[in-house]
Amino acid sequence: MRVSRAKAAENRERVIAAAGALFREKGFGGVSVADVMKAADLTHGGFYGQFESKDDLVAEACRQAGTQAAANWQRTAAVAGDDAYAALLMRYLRPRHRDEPGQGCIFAALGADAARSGPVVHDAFADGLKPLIDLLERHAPGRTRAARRRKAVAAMAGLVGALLLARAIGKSEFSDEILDATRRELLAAGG
Amino acid sequence: MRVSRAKAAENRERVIAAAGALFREKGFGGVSVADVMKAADLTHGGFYGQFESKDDLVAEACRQAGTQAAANWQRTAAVAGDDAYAALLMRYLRPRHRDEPGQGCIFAALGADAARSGPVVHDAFADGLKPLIDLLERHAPGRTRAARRRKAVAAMAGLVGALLLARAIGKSEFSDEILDATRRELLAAGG
DNA sequence: ATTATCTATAGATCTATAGATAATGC
DNA sequence: ATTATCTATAGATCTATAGATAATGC
Repeated sequence: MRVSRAKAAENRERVIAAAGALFREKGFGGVSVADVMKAADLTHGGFYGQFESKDDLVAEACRQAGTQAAANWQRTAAVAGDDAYAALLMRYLRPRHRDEPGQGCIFAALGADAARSGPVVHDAFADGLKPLIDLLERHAPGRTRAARRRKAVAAMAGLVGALLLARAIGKSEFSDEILDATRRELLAAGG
Repeated sequence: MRVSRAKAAENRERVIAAAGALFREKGFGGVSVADVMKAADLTHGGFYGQFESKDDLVAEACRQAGTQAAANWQRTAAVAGDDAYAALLMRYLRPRHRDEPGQGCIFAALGADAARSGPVVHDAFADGLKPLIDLLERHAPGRTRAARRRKAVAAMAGLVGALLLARAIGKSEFSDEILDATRRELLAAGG
């Protein structure tokens, strides 16, 4: 059954969005092409009219999720004004973020999967990471640009690591402690 | 071909060790039972005489890798003496660690896979994480035990996150920067 | 408005590989 | 522990078709 060009383009974006969520929840290998198409209310076979391969979809989904993350972070920073740095850290380290990986950070959810992928995915992740660190740098405490940059990179690492650890050990007091302690420590460091 | 009990037990450990390395390199889903048995110089079918299922092996491999990590960290700390905290951070954030996931940290390599697993794996990861944080806490700077604890948790998060990001974006200047900046920042923080 | 063409999707199918089991051997 | 086998599922390909788009005619 044929659909309009506009509808087809919309379908493609819906497939990419569905893939972005499913991949973050279950990993690249934990999601089949059929799963993604079903989530987008389409059938398996139609996939290969829109995408070259599953790898192609993986790259597209990572790019889309990365772009959306940058937009979300900027919105958070804009709303918070002078408290942007603290607002970004606190928003990231909420228990809710730990409990909803499908809409959350791709680095914590798919960083290891990306590491095992090829250069196309590496580049998608690098391009997604840069704007987040740049934004943190702009609002980080520190006298020199170099100092703020260093703080931004380390903060990003702390955020991603804390979320990853909090998820890896399962919801628990220990898991909450990791989020709380990392938030407090990052805010204390030269804030 | 039947083997002695001692040999069978040794084979079992060899399978677990091979699985630990392969899983860290390719993820739980990226490694088949046949791959693991082949790496241990055994045949596919023999697996089910030693393990209930692949999930069973996953849990065993995570436990073994966690135990080994604790031993490695303690050795590093013992050798370094007063500089144990700095030594642990520097050892973890070496480019070599980024480039050899098979022998490295299970949290950076398999944290997301663990998050998607069941309580048995969650517990294995929690049990593996505790001694590492405790060791960091013992050597972390800070006046009160609570302050050292917080610093240890946040440092652990920073280590894991930096390694994960450095791997996710592929070997590059940016990747090196993440390791360097995180190391400098963690060492500067109240050191 | 009619006709011809083009194409996104459905549905069926193919091949490879996975986890797991059963039969066999020593 | 080996070897052979089973069953399920994965990515990918193929064919047919609904229906949108383009070309033509009045």
